Parts: sequence; structure tokens; C-alpha cells
Amino acid sequence: MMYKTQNTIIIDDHKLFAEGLGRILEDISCISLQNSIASEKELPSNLEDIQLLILDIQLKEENGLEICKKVKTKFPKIKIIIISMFDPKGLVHEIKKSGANGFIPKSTDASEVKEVILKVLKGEDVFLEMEMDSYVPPPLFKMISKREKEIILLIKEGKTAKQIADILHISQFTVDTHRKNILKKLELNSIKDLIAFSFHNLL
Amino acid sequence: MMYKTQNTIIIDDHKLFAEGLGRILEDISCISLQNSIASEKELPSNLEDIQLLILDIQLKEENGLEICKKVKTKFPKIKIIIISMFDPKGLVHEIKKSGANGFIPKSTDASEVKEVILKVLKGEDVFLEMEMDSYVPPPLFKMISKREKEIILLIKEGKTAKQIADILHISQFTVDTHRKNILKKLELNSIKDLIAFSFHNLL
DNA sequence: AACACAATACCAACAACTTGGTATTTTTAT
DNA sequence: ATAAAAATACCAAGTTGTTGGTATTGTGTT
Repeated sequence: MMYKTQNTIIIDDHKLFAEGLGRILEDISCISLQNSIASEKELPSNLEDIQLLILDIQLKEENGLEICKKVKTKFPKIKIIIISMFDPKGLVHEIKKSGANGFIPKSTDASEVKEVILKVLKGEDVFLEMEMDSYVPPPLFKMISKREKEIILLIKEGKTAKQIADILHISQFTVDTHRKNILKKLELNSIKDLIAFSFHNLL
Repeated sequence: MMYKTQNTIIIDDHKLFAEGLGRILEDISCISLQNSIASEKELPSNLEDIQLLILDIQLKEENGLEICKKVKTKFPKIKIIIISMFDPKGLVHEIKKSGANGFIPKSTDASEVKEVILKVLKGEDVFLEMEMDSYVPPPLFKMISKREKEIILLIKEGKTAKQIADILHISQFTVDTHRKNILKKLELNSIKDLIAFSFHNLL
């Protein structure tokens, strides 16, 4: 049994979702929803009193996982649950690495969500599997480096190798090499597939 | 005042969102939520008793707008409100064409949503604007032909011009021409941009 | 019948991406 | 300190995409 009040904050820029989730959380008696906010900026600087943070992985400008890492560094005792409307396929590993205590896709129903939250509050880590069509994540997915991610983002914006080289002040050959390595690591065949992949996986 | 009970169905494969929205709708006394379902297949064949349908635009396999058109053809009296977590930019026109009575982005807050629903039930059509950065839709957007849409989808799947030519049993030159025309109509500069566009606009 | 548009097909020159290499320097982790 | 990984740079041949043309046939509208 859990009698202590668990102060909770929801961060999601889909206000409608955040408010709906808030209502669902009302069913859990020990949860006291402090606030539902749309970005990291609105987070109070002192989170001493907060026990649980529910965090959307894809915010407009920010990255949920980065916020998760930051908060976990400063306040390691806070439990963090990541939610996402997409299927982050190979990203489960990334989510775990960010220090999160749980993951819930938005296709989960309310009763499962409540279960997960209660388990996490008890100290368990719970990462729900995607229902999906037997997707096997590329084994090399984890090895995408920081620089490679930068380049993926620029490719996604439609930039050519030459443009990327100019932006990052490196040789076009280097960009070519990075792109080649990225495609190999993600087991993709072309820039087209990479862009589609990055939309599906929110890179 | 509205005393008559308004039987309502929510279609959204994000169960968590659908349930949360359901709770928000409980505040509107005249609404009686029949069901929240994840796909068209779960829709009862007879919708005589339904007054309001809330429909996510992007379902896993299905297209919300197609469902909207079908339902409106068979049961013209049903009010339909489209919701979306994306910003459908140039798509507002498409949404109106589908016969929907309203549009709500998921960044809307609960009280606004309730207002929109009440207005729609009274007979008004309400399409909320995106908050976004003064986007001007390409004036030619509407002119994408059926064949061009087919080709956009194949490009989005990563197919090359040659592969598309084989699939559609036409010359590669023809595919090149279509691609060229598509880019011109949508005012895009490359296949990369086209893929990004089609993800943002759910084509 | 005349017009607009969709769909088709072709050409050439240039730009960008792809593939399979090699190789050095810098950072990070053990 | 040392090994592994990341980031850098280069080359060449081949493929695909981009741009700016021309042109014919079908289809639907007025």
C-alpha cells in the first residue's frame, strides 16, 4: 500500500492529452497532480517535492530524453515515465540510458497506465513493449554518435552533403563518410529511407 | 440550452488520449460517450443513434478523412470533429472538403475543446487555426492529381524512379516528369523535402 | 468543338548520392 | 596507458536525382 502523497508533474505540449491524462491520474488516490506543462522552461527549478514526472518524448523544440537526463542528474530520486505516441522501435535502449524508470506508448489504455505508474512508484522499472509487427531493431542502432545525429537532422531538413559540410565547417568527404556510416548502422539503403526512418523514430 | 442527449463516439488509436478526452467530455452534461475505439472496423454499422463523432486524422492504417467522407455520405446528420497532433498546414482545405464540421489540434486545451464541441452541436462549423509561424500553403497544393499522389507515396517508401516505373508499368521518363511536376506544384526543391513534406502533411 | 489538364514519353547536362575502399587524429572508456 | 570508438579527410566509379526543355494522347468540361 502507498499512503504517502506522490507529487506529480506532466510535461506534454499536447495540452489536450496532458489534461486527459491528468483526469485519469485522479483515479490513483496517492497521486497529487501539481501541474501539467508544455515545456522544460515551465519546470520549477526546485523539484525537491516532486516524486513523479511524466514526460512526452517529442516536444516541439526540446527532447524529452535530454530533459530526463538533466532532471535525473539533479534529482536522482524522482521517478520518470516517458510517454510517446510513436513507436520508438530501436529507441527503447536510448530511453533506458536516459535514466527513465518507465515507458508507455500512447496506445496503452488507462488501466495499464495506472498499473505501470504504481509499479514505478514502488521502485520497479517498467518498459512496455510495442504491440507492433515483429520489428527487429537494427543491432547497431545504439551506436549512432552525437555527430551522426546532427547530420541526420540536417539531412532530414533537406540539406545536401555540401550544405552540411558548410554548416558544420567540415569537408564534404567527411559528411559523405558520416552518411555512409549512418546508413550502414541503421541498415538503410538511401537518404530517402533515412528521412522516413527519422520521422518514424523522431530523431 | 441543449437538453437532448448527444451520443458520441471517439475514434483514436491512442487509447490513452481517447480515454483522457472521454473524461474531459464528461464535463459536458448533454454528451453521452458511447465508446472510444481505435479503428473504423469497430464502428457499429448503424450510426442512426449517434450525433457526434470525434476522429483522429492519422490512424495506423486508415485515413481519418476517408472515414469522415464515408460516414457523412451514409449519415449526413452526424457532426464530425477532426483532431490531430500534427499541424496539417495546407490540409485545412482537405479537412473541410471531407465534410467535417470542425478541427482541433491536440495542442488545444480542454476548455477550448468544450467550446468547439458545443458550437458544432449547435450547428456551427469551427476550424481552429494552428498557432504556427505564419505558414502560407502553396497555392497549387490542391492540384496534385491521383497519379501524382500514388507516386508521392512510392517515393515516400524509398522507391527510386526506376522501381516506381516498374511497379506502375510506365516509363522511367514518365516518373521523372511526374516527380518534376510534383516538386514544382508543391514548391519543393528535392525528394528529401518531398518526403519530409508528406510526413508533415500525412499524405 | 475547343480548351484545360492529366498522363504519358523522351533527351541532355549537371548535381547529388552510393559504394567500397584507405587513413589520420581526437575522444572516451577501461 | 592503451584500446576502442568517433570524427575527420580523401578517391573513383557508378547510380540516381534535378532542371529545362519538347511532345503526344486521352479525358472531362463548357
